[in-house]
Amino acid sequence: MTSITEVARRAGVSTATASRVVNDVDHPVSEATRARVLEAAAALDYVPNALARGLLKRHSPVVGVIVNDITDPYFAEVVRGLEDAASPAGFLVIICSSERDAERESSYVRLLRSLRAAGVVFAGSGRDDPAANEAMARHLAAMRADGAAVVHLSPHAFGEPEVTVDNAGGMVRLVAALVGLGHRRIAFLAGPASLYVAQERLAGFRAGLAGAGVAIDERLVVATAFGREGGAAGVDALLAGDAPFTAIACANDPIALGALQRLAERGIPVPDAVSVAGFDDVPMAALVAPGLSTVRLPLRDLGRRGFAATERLLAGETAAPEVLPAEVVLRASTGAPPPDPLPVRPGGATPRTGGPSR
Amino acid sequence: MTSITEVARRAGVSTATASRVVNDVDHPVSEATRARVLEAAAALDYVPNALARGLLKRHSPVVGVIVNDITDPYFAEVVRGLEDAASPAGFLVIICSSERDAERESSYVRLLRSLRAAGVVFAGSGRDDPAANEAMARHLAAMRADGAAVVHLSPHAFGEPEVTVDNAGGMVRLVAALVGLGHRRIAFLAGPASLYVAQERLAGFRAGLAGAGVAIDERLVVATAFGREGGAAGVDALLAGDAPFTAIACANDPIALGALQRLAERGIPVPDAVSVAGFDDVPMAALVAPGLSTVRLPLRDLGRRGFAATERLLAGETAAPEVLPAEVVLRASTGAPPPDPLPVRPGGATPRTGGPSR
DNA sequence: CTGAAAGCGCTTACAG
DNA sequence: CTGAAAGCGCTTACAG
Repeated sequence: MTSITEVARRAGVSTATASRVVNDVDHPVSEATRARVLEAAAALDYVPNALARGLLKRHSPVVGVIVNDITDPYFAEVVRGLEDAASPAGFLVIICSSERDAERESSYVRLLRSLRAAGVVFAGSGRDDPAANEAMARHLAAMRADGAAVVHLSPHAFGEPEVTVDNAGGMVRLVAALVGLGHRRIAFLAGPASLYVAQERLAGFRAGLAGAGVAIDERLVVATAFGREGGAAGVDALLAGDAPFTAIACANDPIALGALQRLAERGIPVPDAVSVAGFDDVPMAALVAPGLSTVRLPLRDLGRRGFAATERLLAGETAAPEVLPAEVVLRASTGAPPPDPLPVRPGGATPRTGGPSR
Repeated sequence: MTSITEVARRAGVSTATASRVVNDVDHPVSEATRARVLEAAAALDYVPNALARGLLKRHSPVVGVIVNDITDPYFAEVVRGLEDAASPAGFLVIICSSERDAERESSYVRLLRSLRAAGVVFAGSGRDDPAANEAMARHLAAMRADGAAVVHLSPHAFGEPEVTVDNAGGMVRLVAALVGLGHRRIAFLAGPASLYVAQERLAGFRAGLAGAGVAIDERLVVATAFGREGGAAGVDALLAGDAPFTAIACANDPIALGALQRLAERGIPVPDAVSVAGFDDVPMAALVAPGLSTVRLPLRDLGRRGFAATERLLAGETAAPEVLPAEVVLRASTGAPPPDPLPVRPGGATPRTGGPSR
């Protein structure tokens, strides 16, 4: 690779002048000199060394993004938005699939620090895990002290996220839509209790029910994994329980997709016997049959704004928290409640309505 | 951030010694000295500066991966495999969604060169585009000359890919499976003719038919876009044509998914009226109804081996081309041919079999 | 308008 | 076993 020294020599100027020209810096350079340098750079296929530049500037033109798993469409969308904003600004995006594992997350952040990344964006939710959070806090403090940007796109252990989506509000409106269809006994497959985003969505579920004046039956709130297997297990649990329900709201789309699949396996028609709704609006939601009712999140925009927040932080500005809207999308998986709620008892009767205190 | 100078000072040694210890280099260091350096590094939260190191070594510990679009599940899988292999080796993965645009691709590769990436992996197929290929060839020659690795995971303009999947063979076996079900009039939604991977799959389609002794009807081979919209348009074209068919093979899963959707919209039952098969086995293929018959590609493994090839190239070894197997997966979207092939004419009759020369 | 020189943080031949 | 010093490729105050 040719260096600026060679460009300077070919143009017959100092490296200082060559540097000023190729970086288009605000410093007077005669037109003739400028032209000679540009000609030399082009002739030598000069590509500046970002490593040398970064060594001086303390940062490299890259931002890392920590996701659970890049094959999860939720994160792929966010990363794409981030990339679309970063690349015109000359920043490259480093993908870090942590599987929500504290070790992996920490090892990625260390690698990012070592590369002197200009920023790190946490796309996914934090967990209620004091030990892991404390270790991460040290890393992040060091990055910030060094002038790097730290951006969160989901709720996490320390303060407000710089940019996020309206998880609670979206869930409130989804519950309102189900109540509007006539549902009163709505189950909730809640995801993992330790994940902050799941907590927000559960809070939205409770608030939605309260707002509609519907009492909550705690037996219908079941903690699950955050994937399809969680939805299948959740359906099994609800069906094995004795609390009646006519609809299932889920903390995210994979859970809902798993629920749909298990209901189909058990021969329970959706939405005739039970309505199902998800959250996120991943591409698959529109393609399954019946189409999944869900809450659409502006994920690509979330990524774009995440990079904008990174740039603001880098410029020393303070980023006011942004909350992006979440919109209910009704498809074929939701409808009016059936005359008899699930679960069906062996005798054919459905269990009586009743609270956990009964 | 603390530098090695500070670590050395705290340990009371030279930076040379400190460097040898923290890098665990093969050079004798007394145990006592080693312990002091390690203690100092830990106390100061020392994270080596990969920029400074890279400046010396000519490369940074990153590899770029050029994909069409990271939100496409095909590429997300490959990238995940690449990442899983790269990260234990201390390499970070930079994601570059080029949208198969020569400008974007070139601008990403320039950024990668500027960062002195140790390697660039082209995950997607090359195009038959002489101008773009020539410009890219210059970039890649420069990278190789500088000792960086260049790896292709799909057919491209210059020579064999270092690692790839058996596109033609997989398609041959898929066609054989359709013929085994009784199909003789098989349509092919071929993707874009300029994309090398589409060319390979089309070649496999022809070879599969020839191998089964079935004559090809060129009217049934239709060029399409590589996404769902291509599948929908392809179905419309076949239905508007006058060549009978009982099955539709597609150059990839998105095309097949689009075909399925359009057939459903037009009230044509699958597989009763027509069988449909895809290629890739993206996660969605198993979840749609009916489940999509397709060809499974070991995409994660492709990514992993792509990184292994990168490491070999970096070590100065020459990577012998690898071709990974492709396996037919039959689901519910394929079955026996119907008594009357599509398309149905207004009068209810199907057009007669006949070649384009008629 | 132009350039000489210092210095970012590291590694490594070389000397001892 | 240890260290002094050069040099990777850049940018930028400083001097002219």
